Formats: sequence, C-alpha cells, structure tokens
Amino acid sequence: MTARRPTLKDVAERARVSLKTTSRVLNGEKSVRPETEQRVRDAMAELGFRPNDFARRLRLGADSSSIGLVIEDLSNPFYSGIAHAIEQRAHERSLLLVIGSSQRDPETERRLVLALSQRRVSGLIVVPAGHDHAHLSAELDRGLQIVCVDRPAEGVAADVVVADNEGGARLAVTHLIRQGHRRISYLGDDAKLYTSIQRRAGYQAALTLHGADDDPALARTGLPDATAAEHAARELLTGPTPPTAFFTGNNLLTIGALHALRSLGRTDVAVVGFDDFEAADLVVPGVTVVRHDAADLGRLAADRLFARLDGDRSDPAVKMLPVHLITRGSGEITP
Amino acid sequence: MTARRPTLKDVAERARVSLKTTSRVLNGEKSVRPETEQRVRDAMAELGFRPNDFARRLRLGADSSSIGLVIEDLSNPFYSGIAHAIEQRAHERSLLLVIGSSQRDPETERRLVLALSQRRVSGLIVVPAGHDHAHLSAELDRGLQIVCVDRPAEGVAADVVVADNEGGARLAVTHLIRQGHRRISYLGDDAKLYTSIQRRAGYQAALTLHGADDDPALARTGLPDATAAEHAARELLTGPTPPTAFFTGNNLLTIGALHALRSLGRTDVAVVGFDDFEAADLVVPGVTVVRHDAADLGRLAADRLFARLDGDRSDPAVKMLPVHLITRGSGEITP
DNA sequence: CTGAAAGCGCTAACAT
DNA sequence: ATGTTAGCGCTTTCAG
Repeated sequence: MTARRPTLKDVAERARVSLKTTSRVLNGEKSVRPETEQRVRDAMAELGFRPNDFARRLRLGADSSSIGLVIEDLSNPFYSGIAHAIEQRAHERSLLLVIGSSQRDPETERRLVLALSQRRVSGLIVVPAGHDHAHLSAELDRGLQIVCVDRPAEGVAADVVVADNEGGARLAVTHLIRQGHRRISYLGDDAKLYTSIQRRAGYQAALTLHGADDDPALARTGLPDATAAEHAARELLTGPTPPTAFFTGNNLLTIGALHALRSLGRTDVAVVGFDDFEAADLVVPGVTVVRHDAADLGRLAADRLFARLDGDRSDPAVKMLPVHLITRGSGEITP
Repeated sequence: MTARRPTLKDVAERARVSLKTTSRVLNGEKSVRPETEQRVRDAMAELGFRPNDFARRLRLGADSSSIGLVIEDLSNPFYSGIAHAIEQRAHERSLLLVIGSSQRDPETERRLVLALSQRRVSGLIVVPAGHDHAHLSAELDRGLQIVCVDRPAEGVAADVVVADNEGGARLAVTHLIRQGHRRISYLGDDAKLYTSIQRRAGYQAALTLHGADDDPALARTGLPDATAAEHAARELLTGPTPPTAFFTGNNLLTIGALHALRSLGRTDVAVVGFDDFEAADLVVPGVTVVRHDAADLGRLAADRLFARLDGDRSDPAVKMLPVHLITRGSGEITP
C-alpha cells in the first residue's frame, strides 16, 4: 500500500479550509488569518505535502525555470569549467542547470536538444557538434533562446561566445618563430572542428607572414587524444626532416607531445600549447601555453542568454574573447 | 503579437479530427488510419507543435525523468569526473541530469536538494556538505531515492559510495616510512570533512603502526587551496624541525607542496599525494599519488540509484572502492 | 477506427 | 478573510 502523495486538496481537508485558502498559504499571499495559516502549515507538515511542480507550471503557463547545456564532454576540465561558470550564473537567477554531453556525436546532440526543449528549459547553451544544425534553427524558430559557446553553429542565427583561436595560434607560432624556429610542427585534433580550423589557420598565417617553412608534412591533424599526439610527435622527431618546435592544438595533445619528448630524451625541442592545464608550471621546463579562460566563456555565454531571456532582441552577435600567451620555458627553447 | 504555442487541440482542429485521435498519433498508438495519421502529422509539422511536457506528466502522474546531482564544485576535475560518469549512465536510461554545485555550503545544498525534489527528479545523488543532513532524511521519508557519493551523510539511511580514503592514506604513509622517512608531514583541507578525517586517520594509523614521529606540528589542516598548502609547506620546511616527506590530502594541496619545494630549490623531500592529476607524470620527478577513480565512483553511485529506482529495497549499504598507489618518483626519495 | 467527457493538481477570476 | 468555479494541455475511460 503505497500511500498516494498528498495533494493540496488533502491538506485543505485536513486543515478544514478551502483549496484556495490552502493555495494562498502555499504562495504566501497575505490575506489569510494567521491562525488559519498556522493550521494549514501544520497540515502540510503532518502530511509531508509537496506541491506538484508540473501542475503549478502547467497552470501558470511557465517554463521549467532551468537552462539546458549541451556540451561536448563534461570530464574535460575545459568544458566542465564552462559548465561550472554557467551553473554559478544560473544559480544567481534561481535557475537549475540541466546538462547533457554530446560526446561530439551530432545525433546525440540533436536528441539532447530535443529532450531539453521538450522539458521546456528557459534557454539553451550549446557547444555545437557536427555540421548540420537544422535542429537548432528549428528550436530558435519555436522561440527557444539559444547561445553557442566555444564554437559557432554555422548557419544558425544564434549568439556565439568564442575564444580568439586564430589570434592565439598566431601568437603562439609567431613566438616560436621569434625564438628562431623555422620548422614548426602543428599537432591538431579533428580537422573539421571549428576550433581546429581556426588554430590551424593561425598557424599557417604566422608561418606565411614570417616566411617560416610551410611544409605540409609538419602539420598533423585528426589526433583524438594524448596517445595519438605522442605517436605523431615521435614519428615527426625521428623522421627525415624533424621539426625544432611544436605548436599543439589543445591540452591533451600538448601532454602527448611532452611525453614524446620525454621518452626520446629530447630537451632541445620547443613546445607551445593551446589551453592551459593543471601543473603546467611544475613540468620542467614550465609549459608555455596560450590560455583562454573557460570560466569567462561560460560566464559570458550565460549572460548573453539571460539578456535574451530578459527581452533583448538585437541581432545575434559573435563575442570573441582574447587569449594570452603564458611563457614558462618550453616555448623559449631555441633551435 | 507573440503567437501562442500551439496545443494538441490546435493540431486537432487543423487536421479536422478529434483531440483523442491527435493524441493517439502523438503517442504512436496503432489504431489510426494511415491517412488520418498523415493529416495529423502534417498539421503538427505546419504548426510546429511541441507537446507540453508538464501537462503530460501531470496527467500521467509521472516524475521528471531526470536525476539530480548536488556536487561540491563542478570546476574541480575530480567532481566533474563523477558528474560525467553519472551523466553517461543516466543517458543510457534516457534520463537527463540536473546539476547544482553546493560550493560546500550546507545551506546552498539544502536549497538545491529542495529545488530538485520539487522538480520531481526521479532520484538524487549527493556529495553531502556540512553536518546537518535532516533535509536529506526528510526527502528519503517522502520517498525520494538518494545515494551519497564521495562521503556519507551521517545519520541518513541512504546508500553511499566512497573511496577507501583511510586505506589509501595508510598506503601512502607506509610507503614513505618504508623509504626510511620518520618525519612525515600531513597537509589537509577542512579537518571536519569526512574524506579529511579518513585520510588523517590513515596517516596517524601508519605513523603509529610503524613507530614514526607523531609530532602534532607536522600535521597541518584547514588548508583551502594550493596557495595555502604552499605557505604551510614552506613554513614547515624552514622551521626548526622540518619534515623529510609530505603526504598531501588532495590534488590542490599536492600542487601547492610541489610549488613550495620548487621555490625553495629542495629536491630531497619526498611527496605522496592523494588524488591523481593531469600531467603528474610530466613533473620531475613524477608525482607519486594515491589514485581513486572519479568515474568509478560516479558510475557505481548511478548504478546504486538505478537499482533503487528499479525497486531494490534492501538496507542501505556502503560501497567502498579500492585505491591504488602510483609510484612515479616523488614518493621514492629517501631522507 | 474515432470521439466526448472527465480529471491529473494547481492557480486566477470572481464571488461572498 | 475565505470559498466556488473554471481551466492550463494532456491522457484515459468509455462510447460509438
């Protein structure tokens, strides 16, 4: 015999008042005699009453007072940093955060977006995966507010908050060139990803601008993780025309490259990585990186979404955050 | 003129069928003529219809098909690792994950738990903060399934999944003693925290068991972050009776201690830390740590919760996960 | 195969 | 200060 969850009506009967009076107490409306209010409150406590959120929101025509976040991989510190910043901002507005990891799978992303929309999230922040973003446009058309973070969704009229990937890469590679390097290798992940494209472009731009070697063999992309980067770096270093420096496209690949250098006993090769990481300053030499702040990215994305929820109807805009070169030693090794 | 969101009734009218038939199509019931079904589907598409989840769940008496997670700090890789594992498991069951960070504040935790319960999450996973867990018991009494992870909530009859903190600490300190250390310092965070208590206990137990120095001045707790640990370590090292080894209570404190050693130019002091961290093997020497897997913790907590949701009514149990000592060099330095 | 009516639990009007 | 009635959008009897 599983006792039915008590409803407002049950409370009303127990307190010997009408449903409406009970509702008044629940909602803190003032026009209730203190004595009556107390009786109602007692009844609620005795019954362990909890208002039914669905009924309430249905009646009010409200949304779920939560925002949805579809992110790539919550276990990656960069993305969880974004998520945390968003969660903090949401908390300030008494909104809950519903999270789903797309695992870079466009279909998973699509399903998550749909599920979140169905649950009537107040707004959505997405790290877009894949290339077909029709489902996002469809939600926008239905009136759901969407903000993209870390990369834009091509062809979707939504706000975007991104880091200056291209500029950061140019900064990194120019720095290496200034140290005297001519043969600089680029290690990157999925070449079709927006961030990869931008970083690769910055790499190329810097090479061209300063007349460094633009040898296609030096650019290795499609590296999914640290191990792949380690293999690629080792191959390059032991090949016929090795690089004297690496520019690595993300934190995992940086770590992979450093493992390769370590295992080959090479201390004469420079490394600059995109993304900072824990203990980067404890490695010897310290790892020079292009840092971009995940928390800032998340914060600004949340703020953009809230502005929209508050009625901002201006044209969708791209917000690009600056990045910084943190020199710690590994990028200052000369050839 | 913001057009009202179309309802099932609107769809029914447009398709010139009854509400019920439309509902049948929506729910994929078979007893609808294909032709009728098509008309309804067309109407839905034309109107951009989306079923109202609140109405649906209200009518069905269902919960929100999501699970709540109240965690300490999503930006800490350890906790985001837990969160990610839970999210993956939830995804397999088509459940969404609603996350809130308590920031170690019991009042924030209480509010989050209440909010999640009100939203009718199917179940709750909590990293308990503080000491008064009455709100958790209250939810349990109302029938909400709760699993605690990383630490138990004292006095609450809920399942718990924790790492073997005490055993891990004993392992670490015994290892240092075996290297010949007698004066081993313990750096810990908030001394009232369950994990801290356990790790501290393991430290003491090992000291006592092997007759190493149990000097109270060597144990420093209440260190909130890496910087605090760095200061504490430096003080100890430059004090009258310095330790020859450190056992650090979490990843942040380990990094702080390493910074202190680095800045003092000390390479003769051993360090073993609780928690593994990114690039721990790239530091020189590699950092010896007690590793416990956040993903395992999350996975098992989720599995426990799902078992409960599936009707398991056995007594609440504590699941303790083993930890492993990863020797990389820093813990093998002899005095 | 299709439809009319009732009701999930709550709040907003409109009484009293 | 309190109560009555209607209805949010959906699904579920129960009829046709």
